[in-house]
Amino acid sequence: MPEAIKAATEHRRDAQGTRRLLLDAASELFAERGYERATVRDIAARAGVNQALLFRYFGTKKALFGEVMARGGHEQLRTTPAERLFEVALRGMLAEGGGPGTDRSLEVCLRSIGGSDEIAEALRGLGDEYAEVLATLSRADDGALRGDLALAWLLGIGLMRVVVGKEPLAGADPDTICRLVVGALGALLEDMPQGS
Amino acid sequence: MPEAIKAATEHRRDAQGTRRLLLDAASELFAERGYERATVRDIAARAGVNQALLFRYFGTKKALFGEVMARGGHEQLRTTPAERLFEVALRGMLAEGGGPGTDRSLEVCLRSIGGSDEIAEALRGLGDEYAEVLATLSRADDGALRGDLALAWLLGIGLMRVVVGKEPLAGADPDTICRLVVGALGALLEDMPQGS
DNA sequence: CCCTTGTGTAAGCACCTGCTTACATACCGT
DNA sequence: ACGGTATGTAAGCAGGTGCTTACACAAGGG
Repeated sequence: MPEAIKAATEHRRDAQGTRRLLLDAASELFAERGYERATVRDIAARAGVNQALLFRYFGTKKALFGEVMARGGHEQLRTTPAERLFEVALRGMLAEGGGPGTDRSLEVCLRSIGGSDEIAEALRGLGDEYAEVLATLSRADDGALRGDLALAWLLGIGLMRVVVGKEPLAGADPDTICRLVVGALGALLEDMPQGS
Repeated sequence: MPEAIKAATEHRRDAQGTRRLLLDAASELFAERGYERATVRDIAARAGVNQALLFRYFGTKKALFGEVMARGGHEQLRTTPAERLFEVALRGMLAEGGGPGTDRSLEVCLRSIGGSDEIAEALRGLGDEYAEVLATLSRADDGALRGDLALAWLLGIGLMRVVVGKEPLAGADPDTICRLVVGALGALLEDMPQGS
């Protein structure tokens, strides 16, 4: 019986495997509850792992959070052309949940903001990468500011929809939202494609 | 010596006075740290009051939060004409801090989101009132959704600026931000005045 | 004057948090 | 086979949280 199968079916001793279990569980719980309200005990329990291992492999809850944030989000940034990034990210946030493989970094951001200053700093990193790409969509000399404003709208929509659950936004059709937002952003980012 | 003066200058026994001291201190700390990270001990300490009184007068930390949220924010809503509400609220958020009398409800919202589901529900109340007014600025039949989107942008900008501190947004001139945002919103809310 | 009532105070309770330690056990090179 | 090491486990520690309780004291009326 190969190692991989054994590790998946029963509790074998596999450091890399349990590390990944912890990362997956942490990613889910951070997205659902935010940094503060996701306790190390809950994360270890969802991973089906003793909580002491969490500290053996990551040292600190904050370090675990850092690894979670570093793991996700970057593929979307690299694989999406700049002029489509806003719409792709917006639709990803509007989809909510999705499969276990989907990137929930932005959701983690939203729910963890306000937790502590170090967390806000970690989030600024991801924000910088997004805003940098969005900034290229404007030829104005304050393109960076315009990119920040677009990103702010993206986060605000996620905030109202996913975290607050404000109606009618929370129940609105993603296509409708996309059309309205992308249309209004045309005044800000001239190189944003208007066709849905 | 009248009671009011005595209460202000020294520690007299004045239930209404200490109640107000607690409300003021709670408003400040909730705005600075959010709901979870503002502890009842810190609130009582800033008010210069024993923490047991906090529970005598409000019963629960959550109830205190409710009173703080109910107290502020509504004047701005009632005294501002609809077509100016967005810009006034945006400028209020961009001002950051301000005098002790300024309304920091939106800041409290931003920093407390993700704290708990009950908090999110309390915030939805304030959001509903703002969005309802903003919805009147569009003659489209999905005006309510457009109002939500405008409010989302408002909150998103506050999030990036006040909580995350993302540059260049955090250091940008409020007038510039207002001009860019209000201009872009013209496509969404037809009755939004474009002149700054 | 004393006694009730409202106000302020100190101490503590029960619980939860991130994190650590001392120990059991499975794996692997020799 | 066996001993050392990597992996998993249970229990607990120190500190912080919201909240409660038992008590001290001022004020006002009889």
